[in-house]
Amino acid sequence: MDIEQFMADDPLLATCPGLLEHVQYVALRADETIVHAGQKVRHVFYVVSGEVRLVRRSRAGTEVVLQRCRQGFFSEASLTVSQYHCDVLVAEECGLLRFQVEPFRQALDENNLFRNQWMARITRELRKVRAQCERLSLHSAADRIVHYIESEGNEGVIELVQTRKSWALELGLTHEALYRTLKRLQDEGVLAIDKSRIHLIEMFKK
Amino acid sequence: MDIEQFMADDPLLATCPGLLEHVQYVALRADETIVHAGQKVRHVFYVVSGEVRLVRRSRAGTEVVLQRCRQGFFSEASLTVSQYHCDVLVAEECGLLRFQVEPFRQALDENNLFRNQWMARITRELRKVRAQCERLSLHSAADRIVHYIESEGNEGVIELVQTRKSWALELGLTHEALYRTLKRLQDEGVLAIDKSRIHLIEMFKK
DNA sequence: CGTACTTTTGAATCGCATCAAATCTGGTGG
DNA sequence: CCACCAGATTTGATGCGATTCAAAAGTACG
Repeated sequence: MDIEQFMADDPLLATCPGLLEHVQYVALRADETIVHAGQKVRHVFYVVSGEVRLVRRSRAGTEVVLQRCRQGFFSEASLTVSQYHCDVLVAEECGLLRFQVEPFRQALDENNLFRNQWMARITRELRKVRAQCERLSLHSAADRIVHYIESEGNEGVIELVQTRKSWALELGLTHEALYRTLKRLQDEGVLAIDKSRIHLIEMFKK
Repeated sequence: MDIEQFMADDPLLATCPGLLEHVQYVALRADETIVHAGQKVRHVFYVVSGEVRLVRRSRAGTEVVLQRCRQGFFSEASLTVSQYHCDVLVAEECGLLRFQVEPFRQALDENNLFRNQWMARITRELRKVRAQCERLSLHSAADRIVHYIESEGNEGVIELVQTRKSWALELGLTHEALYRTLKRLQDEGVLAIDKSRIHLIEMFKK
């Protein structure tokens, strides 16, 4: 893992090369725990590969997933608090960048460019996640697919950069339901599908 | 609407009284359009009452909701871009605070306290919305209810500050499904319900 | 060339949405 | 104080669509 190269390629991290001195690459195996709820915040993390999950466990033994993350920063809120609020564990063997929190906070305070990039990134993320919430509130598979193309695509065209199986997961559907609905919409002339390129035809008002 | 009092009561807005000179209260009726996609960003908005919706319309005539907002800031991303990216319309007669964007940006740049509060608020919002996404990905009504109590409540107890009907909406369920599932969980001894106070008993591991 | 994973199809089941309607509730005005 | 109304709450019946389980076919990769 060439951290220097990686940071140079990321528009946010590139604005603060000084952080290079306060970051490590760590490789973790499935089921390892990265942070425990209640621990003092020492690092902020960036997922390079694999998957981590933020989970809250109750004394009653139930466990709820608060976030799954496969790429980018997670737990951004740890920058503004002193303790972690949930456990983070490795769902799938992963590689992380681990930044020391104090230099990171200091960089946000002092480096205007870095800070603006950071704020732009989290507000963009917020917009995206809110759209996903609205999408998941739709009850039918077809509606979610159309919503996805309208909100994530350009001019009714989406280029999928993931497998359909993982897309199904993102849509809150089983992969079977997604496959079947895609086929139906294609048969009905609502979608034109060419490999990973999906075109929304839909010429009728709701 | 006593804007001054309102801002003094909000921990974020209270840190920047100077904004008082650049904010107006506006009352709008249902179906009015607040901003159009493509317009230059002139204001950031804060919902005091009612409901607004951010929607994206396609030329094909479909319309998807990107965000519903009943309280607080929406479209925070407009601070970091020059044009609005979607339409915003009034879903339910509402009252808004309308801040001029430039003084707002300037305050974020220059007022450290205000900026830190702002970042804390959007990261908190991000955490909350992500948890809601995970919740909406759950397929059963019971799972969503338990997830809600675990993630939004304290120690397995939640005090609802909304009607069950609107809670159902938030959970992505019909109100009928919510009522029925609450009753069933109560009968099964999983929940103890006293008015708006709901206690999660659940003493078994999944 | 074999293995792991995705894609695809089938059949059965179940839970939620939907439509309908009755009851309860808080708030308003007479 | 009561009549009334809008909205929330609750219960019932029905149907659809997504899940679930199962299995086959296709694909990528070492």
